[in-house]
Parts: sequence; C-alpha cells; structure tokens
Amino acid sequence: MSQQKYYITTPIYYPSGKWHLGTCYTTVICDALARFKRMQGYDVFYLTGTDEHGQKIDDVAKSVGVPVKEYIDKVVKELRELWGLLDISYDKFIRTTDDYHEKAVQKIFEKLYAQGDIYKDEYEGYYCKPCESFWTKSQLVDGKCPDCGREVSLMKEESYFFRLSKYQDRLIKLIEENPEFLQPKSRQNEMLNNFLRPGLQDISVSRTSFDWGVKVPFDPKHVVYVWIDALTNYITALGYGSDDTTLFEKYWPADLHMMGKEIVRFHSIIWPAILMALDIPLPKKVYGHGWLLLSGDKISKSKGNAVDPVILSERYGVDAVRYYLLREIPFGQDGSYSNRAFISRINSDLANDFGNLVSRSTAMCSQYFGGIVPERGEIEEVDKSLIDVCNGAYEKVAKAMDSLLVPEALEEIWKIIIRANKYIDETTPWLLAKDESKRARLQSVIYNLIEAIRMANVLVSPFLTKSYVEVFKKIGVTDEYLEGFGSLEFGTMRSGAKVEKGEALFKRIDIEKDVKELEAIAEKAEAEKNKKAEKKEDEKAENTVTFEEITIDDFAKINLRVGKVASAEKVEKADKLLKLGVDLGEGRIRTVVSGIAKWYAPDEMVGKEIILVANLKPCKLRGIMSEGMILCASDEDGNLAIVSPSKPMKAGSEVR
RNA sequence: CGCGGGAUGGAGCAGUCGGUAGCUCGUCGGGCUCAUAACCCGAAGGUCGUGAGGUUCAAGUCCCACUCCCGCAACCA
Repeated sequence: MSQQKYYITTPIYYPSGKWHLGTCYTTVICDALARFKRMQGYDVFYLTGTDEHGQKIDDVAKSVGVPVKEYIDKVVKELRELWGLLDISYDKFIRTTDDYHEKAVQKIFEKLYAQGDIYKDEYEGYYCKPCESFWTKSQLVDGKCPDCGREVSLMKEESYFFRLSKYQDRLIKLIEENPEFLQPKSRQNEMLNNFLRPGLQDISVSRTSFDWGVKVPFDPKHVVYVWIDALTNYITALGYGSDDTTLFEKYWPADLHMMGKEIVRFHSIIWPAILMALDIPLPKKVYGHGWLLLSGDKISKSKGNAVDPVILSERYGVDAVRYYLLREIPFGQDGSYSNRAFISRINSDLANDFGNLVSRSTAMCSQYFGGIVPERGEIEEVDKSLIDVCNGAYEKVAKAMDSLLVPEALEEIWKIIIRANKYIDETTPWLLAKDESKRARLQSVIYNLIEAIRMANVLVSPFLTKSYVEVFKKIGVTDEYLEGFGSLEFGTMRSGAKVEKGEALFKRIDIEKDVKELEAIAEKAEAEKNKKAEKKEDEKAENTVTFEEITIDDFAKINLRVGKVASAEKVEKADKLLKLGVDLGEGRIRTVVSGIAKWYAPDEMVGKEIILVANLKPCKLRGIMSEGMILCASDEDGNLAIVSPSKPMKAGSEVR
C-alpha cells in the first residue's frame, strides 16, 4: 500500500508590520492538522511563507530608511523565530523573493500570455496608495477611498489583464457542484451571490506604478501583481515551473488551503481560475476560518491592544498559547480573545484537569510502588467505562479532525482525562493502599491510570508539542511505538516503566493578579508605540518644515474666523465626533463636525468661542455635512485643547 | 433603506431535518485527602432580545415586524 499524501498550506503572510495572535491562529491550526496527519501515517507537506512584494512593503522600508530586502529579511527572520517558538512543523517556508519562485512566476506569466489568457490593455482608475487599491469613479465615497477615506489620485496605466471572466461559468459550477471545495458553506453563498453570479471582470495582473516585484519578462517596465505572484506560491513551492517537479507531482493538488475569511475570495475564485488556465488540478479544499477578535478586560481603551504571542508564550508556555487558540475559538466562526478567558482556560483544562491528573497519578505510583508501573490485574466493572472511553477516543478525535473541528477533537481527548480523574475517586487507591489484601487491585488501578494518561497523551501530542514530551518522560514511556496512534489499544503498555513525579506540568495562574499585569504590559507597550510613532512624526515634521516653507500668499488662502458655539450634540454611532452649530455672524448657523467628543462634553461646548477654518471645503463625516474645522492643540500625551481668543470677540472676527 | 455577525440561566457558548433547553466557567452545599486551594458528587439559576404577531398538533428552532449590540476605523489571518 503506497503512503497517502497530505498537502496543507497557510497563506503567505505580508511582512509589513508586527506579527500577532491572528497570524498564529491560522498557522497553529495548520500545524496541529499537519502533525495529526503525520501521526496517522500520511506523507505530509506543510507549507507556509511570506508574500514580500508590492508597493506597501517598499514604502514601509523606505519610511524606516532601510533597503527593502534588508527590511524584509529582518521581519521574516522574526516570523521564522516566532514559528520556531510556537513549534510550527512546516516542511517548507517559501518567500516570494526566492529565486526559484520568481523564475517560475515569470514562466507562468509568459505561458498565460502566450495562450491568450493574459492580454495587454489600459487601466484607468483612482489609486489609494495606503490601501494599494484601484477604484472606479463610482466606487469612491466623496471622491475618497471607500476603504480608508483617504485621498486618491487619478492614474492611468497600461496593464496586463487576466481573463478571469472566461472562467466564470466553470467557477460557478465548481462551487455549486463540489460543496466540499469551499468551506464553510456560508462562504459559498457569499462568493456566488456577491461575485460570481453578478459577473466577473478581468483582473489587472501587472503594475507599472512601482517596481518592487517580479518583472514581466517580455515587458520589464511591468511588475507582476499580487494575484499571480502570491497565489502561485502554492505550486512554485513544490517546484512547479522549475527543473525539478518531483514534489509537485507528488503533492499537488493541495488537500487544504487554510486562511482567514477575508481572503477567501482570492482563493476560491482567482486561484482556481489561474489553475484552470494552466490546466492543473484544483485544490481539494479551501477553508476560510473566522477571525480572532480582541475584546474586553478593559485594555481596549482605544484599539491598539495588541496581544503579543511572544509575551504570552514566555509567561505561560507555548502549549498554553497553542491550546487556547485551538480550543477556545469555535472553528469557522469568529472568536474573541481576552486575558481572562485565556488564563481561565489554562487553569481549568491544563493545570487542574490534565496536569493535576498526571501529578496525582505519578505521585501514587511513586508512593505505592516505588515508581515502577505495576502489573495489570483483573478488569472490574469500574475499569470498563474508563477503558471504553480510552479505546473509543481515537476514532472520535480523528473524525473531528477530518472535519476540521479542532476544538471538538480536544474535547474528545479531555473526556479521557476527566474520566480518569473520576476513576481515582471511584477506586480510592489511598484506601486500597492501607489494606494489604487489596494489593493486586491497587496495582490494577495504578496501571489503568498510567495507561489512560499515556493514551490521552498520545492523542494530545499533535496539539501540545512541549508537554507531551514531558508527560511521556514522567510516566516512563521511552518506546516510540507507545507514542504513536498504533498503540491506542488499552493495555498496550507493559508494566515496569519508571515513573517520576517531578514538577507540575502547568502551574496554576492567579487570574486577578495576572490579568492586571497583562493589562499593564499592554498599556506600556501601547504607550511606547505611540511615543515612537510620534517621535517619528516629529522628526519628519522637523525635517520637512524647512523644505516646505509657505509664502504669506499661501497662508492668506486660509480663512480663519472666530465662531461661537451655538449648539452641540453627540454624533450617533461615532465615539469621537461632536456635531456643533457654529455662529460666524453670517446670519446662519454652520454645522461643524469635530472629533473632540473624547475631550469635550456637548454641554461645555455651548457658548465657547473657537477658531474655525471657515473656507475649508465642506466634507461629509458620518453622513453629516461639516462646514469647517475647529482649531485644536494636541500633545504627545493625547491631550487636546480647543484654541480660543484670549478675550471675548465678536463672532466672525477674522484671525491672522 | 451601506455590508456582515449576533441577542439562550452571573459569564462564555451548544442547540443539526421544528417534538421534554444542554455544555464549560462561576456560585452554593456535600464528599475525598492521592494531587497543582486541585479532584469527585449534588443543587440553585433560563417565560431562549421584543411583538398576549404568523404558520403548526407542536417553535429557541420556520415566516413577518421591531429594538438593541458588535466588526467594517485593526497588528488586516
């Protein structure tokens, strides 16, 4: 029987900033799946990597003042260290700047061009630089980027297009007829209703506006855009387009592309279309998981309450982080992170249930039998239910894993642990120990306990990559066979192993104390981040001030007026905005929306004199037309004060 | 009428094709003392957001209306 293969991928990550828990979520899930499959005997290939081209990266690197490649190398190194820390067992880490990838991308591009799936045309649109996206005129909101609200600029560029529209019918058929292809199901409807059925447009697959990317071989002023550059990593990593396609032939098609829901569209529409064009088999499954949202515990003062996976791992151990991600987040749906939930999960499942079970069992084995696992004797009625749970677990766990229901898989494993804890109470070994005539029974009980722990631990090993080693050590398992799925038949372990009690597997955490400490850490990090950002801005400002002098004429363009606040109210559904009625002595009250709600209550604004930029182009904020801007001073500590004339002045007085 | 998600015992969630409302944590009571103030048993606690709405023999579950919350502003997985 030839070995079955299993090819699993994470998306390739974009190294523009710091790594966070969400990235870890995707990667840890894939890791657990990959490890589980390996233990099942599959020949697994687990791919992850980084998507390193594009203007944004170029910009970020420039803003830091470092050559792009150098900048990326640093960030990528951090990422690989993070994966090392989290025990991610990837088989390959692809970088889109890798030589073989770039060559293969060029080949693919040429091939598609040669066969007419890529053609050259012209592209006109409004470009938002920070978002790296083009918009049509109708998509703009008040002439600004619909995504971020920032300025856009009209750009016309010549571009190569991929004939996505040509594959529309095949794609619809693919999703309708293969419900397994795109999961969970809610995503199928989303794709069909929002994109496929309304009709696909050809997509632009090259850029001339920046050059940090793979050159189009026959037209080097063009750079290959993300769709073809990034998505193809899944095949180029296997050697597609190179001289050696052994891996590609062995592992393709992918068994699972795992990703967050926001990029499902690219993987379920554009990617299959590219593969169709290349006449390559399609991946078996594309799975869009939910997001990990940050919530609660008061740290979310504003927004930047990043949860740093490194800090958590260092404080509580890698397995704690892995376990939380795998266990707490309902798969396919959004989940939320909170320090409290995290710690509480660790305490109850890892410390109380699992760790303590190991402690009490090994302690008894040491105390009663000098640490040598005793012979197993007659099976009694009580033993049977423990044995049944142990023997039935593998099948249930495997089934859950096949359906990508990782939390459920862990739940099944924990049933063994919970049953074993109960078993101790039922059999009361400490009483048996007092009665010499019950010696044989005591032996059985202790054996059963250690065996149950062994079996649970075998199943736990793809998930808790550090702890399982510890547990095997504690219960004296050294035989590799006893660590594999093949040994999941109760009674497989023989007596005689040397058990050691040792230290607690997972320490209990004081929730109140640690939640406070974590908040403090987060606040400190946040403060530092802000400081840095401001410092950078200051520096920038200092540098640019001298260059960007303005003339008195420029200043004269700005019409500043004293205004009296006639009315003030909060803008609904906006925490920062106040809607003000301002009197400029014009015989009417202007409506001005200002982002000062955090610092000023509506009541205290009424009657205040303020300075207004009176000739600012009106702009819609939260659906309200704002006719002007109030001048405020702000400092690095986040204070904000409205500027007022030092003596009462008539409304409408000019300021200069 | 911007889009999407949600509203179930104190908290976080399950509840598939409509048929006696479950789980984890917490609380309270008990047990036990091998163990990491852990473990085991038991109990309390829900008119399943609102509408004395509709369909039905039967609705948390389907239909309608309404209210409220949350994300879309992020470290974009």
